[in-house]
Amino acid sequence: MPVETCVDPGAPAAGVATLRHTWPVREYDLAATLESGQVFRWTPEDGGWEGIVAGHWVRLTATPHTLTAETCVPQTDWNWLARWLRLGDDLGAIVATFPPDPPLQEAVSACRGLRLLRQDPWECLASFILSSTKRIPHIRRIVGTLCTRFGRPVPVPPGRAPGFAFPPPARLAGATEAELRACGMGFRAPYLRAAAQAVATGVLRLETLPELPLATARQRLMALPGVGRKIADCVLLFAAGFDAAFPVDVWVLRALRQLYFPRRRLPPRRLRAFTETHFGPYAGYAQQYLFHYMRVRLGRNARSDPAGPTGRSGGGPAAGTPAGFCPQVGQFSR
DNA sequence: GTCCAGGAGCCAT
DNA sequence: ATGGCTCATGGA
Repeated sequence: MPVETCVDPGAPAAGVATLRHTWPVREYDLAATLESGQVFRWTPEDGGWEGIVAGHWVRLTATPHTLTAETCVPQTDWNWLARWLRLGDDLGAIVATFPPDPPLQEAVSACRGLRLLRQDPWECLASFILSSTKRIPHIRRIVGTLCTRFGRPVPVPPGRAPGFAFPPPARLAGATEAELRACGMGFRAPYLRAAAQAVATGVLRLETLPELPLATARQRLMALPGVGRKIADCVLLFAAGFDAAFPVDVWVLRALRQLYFPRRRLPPRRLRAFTETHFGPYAGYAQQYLFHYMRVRLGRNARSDPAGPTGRSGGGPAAGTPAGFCPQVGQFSR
């Protein structure tokens, strides 16, 4: 679906550089999108959100029906940002492809307007290599330190903290493991360095991933040390255009066990088979709704495991599976 | 102190 | 194929 641009009534003619641009949007929850664990470099500021995209400082503000971007370097073309924001997505059409099961419908209702972004593949790969067994605030700090120490300074408006681009592969490939560890990333340092070297030397060509079949693209990523199924799927979904990729982390695993199979003990293999057949062509979008729903609505209550020795989960308002719901089990009973 | 985090690699069954 | 154990680090 083509991305609409320049429909702001007061927008200048094409070719004129501006510092601000407004798009009309429907159902775009900017805060939920930027806080849902896809990206790690955005901070709320003065009622908007500020971050760095493609080496540009960007401030985003939202109203119920518009999204406005500001930069501090005049832009003649805003399509790079529209693409990053995935403004061309028809969210209603995407949600319409979801299976009508109660858990997913509840998650969609609770997180209306949550979107996926289309990130730079290298930043995404590097960030998720740093994400393993880390909480999101800590990932944000490690990535921030990495950018401060290795990234190119970028122009920011007066009064703002200094901004830095995400460091390119060649820059990190040339860093020592000790320098990387000093950013707080621990045992992930050699993984990040190896990935930077693979991309910088052309052994791994991230720009070609979108042209490959999903399984092939996944194999290329998983060839890197420190990159397994989950991190590979994050890159495929968040940066390479594979909307069917379905990263399974501890939260999504919890969602699957508690919301879909509350009184069974399915091994991860069976659960993965379920995710590959149940959620449809936008499975990755569905995954993002389940992930965010588990985090913001259930929070701490989600940690008890109904299938484990602790018994029933705690009494959050939406903590229970709708009574009597049983997903189609025939398709994976073999 | 103990547990856990948007995991993955290694080794023993 | 599957189940433990370990790898840093910091916050609750």
